[in-house]
Amino acid sequence: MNILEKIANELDTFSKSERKVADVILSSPGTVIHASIAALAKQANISEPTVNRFCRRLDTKGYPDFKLHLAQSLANGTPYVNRHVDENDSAEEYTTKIFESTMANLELARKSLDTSTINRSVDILTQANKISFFGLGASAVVAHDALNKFFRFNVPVVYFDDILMQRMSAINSRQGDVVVIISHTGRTKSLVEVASLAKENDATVIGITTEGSPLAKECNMVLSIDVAEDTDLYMPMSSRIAQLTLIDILATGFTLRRGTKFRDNLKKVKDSLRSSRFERKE
Amino acid sequence: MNILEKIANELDTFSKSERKVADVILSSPGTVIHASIAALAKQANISEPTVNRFCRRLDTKGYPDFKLHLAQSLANGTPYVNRHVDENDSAEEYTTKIFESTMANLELARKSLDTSTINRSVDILTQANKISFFGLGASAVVAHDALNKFFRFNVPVVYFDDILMQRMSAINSRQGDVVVIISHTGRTKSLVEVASLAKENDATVIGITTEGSPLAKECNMVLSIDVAEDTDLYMPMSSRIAQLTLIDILATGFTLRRGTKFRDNLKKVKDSLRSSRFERKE
DNA sequence: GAACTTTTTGTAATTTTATTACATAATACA
DNA sequence: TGTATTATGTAATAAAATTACAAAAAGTTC
Repeated sequence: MNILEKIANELDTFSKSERKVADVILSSPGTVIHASIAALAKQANISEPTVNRFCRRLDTKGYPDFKLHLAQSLANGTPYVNRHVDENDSAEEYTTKIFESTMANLELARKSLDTSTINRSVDILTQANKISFFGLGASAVVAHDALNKFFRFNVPVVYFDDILMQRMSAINSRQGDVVVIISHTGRTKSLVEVASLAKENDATVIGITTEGSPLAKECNMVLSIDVAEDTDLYMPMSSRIAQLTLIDILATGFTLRRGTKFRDNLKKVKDSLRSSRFERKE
Repeated sequence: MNILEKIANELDTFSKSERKVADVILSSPGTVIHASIAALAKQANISEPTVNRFCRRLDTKGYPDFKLHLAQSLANGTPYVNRHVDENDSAEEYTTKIFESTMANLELARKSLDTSTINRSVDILTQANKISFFGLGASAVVAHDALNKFFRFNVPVVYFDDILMQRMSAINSRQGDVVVIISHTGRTKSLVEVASLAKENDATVIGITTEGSPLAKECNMVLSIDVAEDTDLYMPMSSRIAQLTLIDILATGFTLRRGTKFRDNLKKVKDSLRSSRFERKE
């Protein structure tokens, strides 16, 4: 992967002249990235085409491409990876690990999301007479957040994290209503039932859940997020962050779809909160 | 430092044509590092010298040097840049932008968090007789999430998103109780009052808020998160994700501090949920 | 709103840089 | 030692980037 390591590894497979180039590069890679092929050739006391051939041997397209790889190696990139928190981690260590895992999972979630489904979901939401967000446990938090976001849009919106209320609400739904059900696993019985009830009563059911799950089967539309759930501590962490980001996306799509005039309304909502706050002095 | 961030920051200082180049680069930096100046110019619909001038404006020696910087930025772990959603963005575009902004802000949040304060907060939480989480609006979601997490620890924990309940709870607090108040701005009057009340009644008050805010001044300990809040749509998005990640961190720190035996308890809680779910067939 | 200045942008020429094609040298092997 | 193979360099060519200059656009001033 890292081209500097690669050079070091393959040092003995190089020819005499290639070896000279390798030595120069390894001894001061920082200089090389700013040098032209001529300069490097001169420093290694070999010809320019030899440098070029050296680059190709390392699976790069040529000298400029090689420099690019070198620059990346030098940047000592530590990409975000899902690292599990360890028993003996210090506060600094687990903080870093959790942040990095969260970011790695967001990256995964982004890749797994289908934008055309998002687009259609936004379509449906903008045309809804009433929007309901249901979730339980950790997913209740996501539903709660969705309420906060959509509430500002001046659209009839409700949120329930109580099984009975969810059921009653689902039974009372009608054509034109949209029910968004959030469940990471998609295997929570009561939520699957709620989805089924809502559908029977002609509501459009959007599931934020895992593809192919029992819940997904009951939904008209499924927004599936694949994340490697960190089950170490028996708490769903990353899936919830990804779901919240998805809510942001849906809310954003909603406002964009509703156009400029609509966004003035958001400003009004925001302004109305002003009196409850201490003024910022600046 | 990071040239991608630099471009994103200086976006409004660019001229019309330079802006075009910037947009192309930001939308697919990975492609640009393999493109010639001619290819990039063509893609941005501007002339080659304009690209060159653009590179120089960013304090690079020219286009190849710019590509080097870009390559390093990309390798540096964070290709994520805070980009604002635009009026005419497609679903794909705003999805990408929101994910990337979220990730960029998590990165920022991580840098701004002080691990020694986290460590002390975990100390305080593990020793608490009772933990209360208070928030309003978007921050209520975070408090709600905190409840979900800490509830599993078999510790007396409450959460209120209602001003009156928060006040009453604060007044009834006593030595050994910990009150965690969440507010991005730290300028919500009622929450500042609640903090003050809790402190008067000998509770330890931890604020998840902005440093130096009115709320921060009332707290015994402040966990401050600096994020560039995306106020485009008048909804706090990134701060909330960062706060939730902080809750994850506190909860993780909590379990680690409590030791192995304690974690068995978490498993019990998890197992107790099993009967409410459809079994996974695999 | 016309005349001027400043800034921005593009065209074409030039220079720099990298690559190719070919020739020569070195090495390996029978 | 002669031949095949590989390695390397020279010179030509191609590609890429930069410069110099001119035209266009945007601001300013009266």
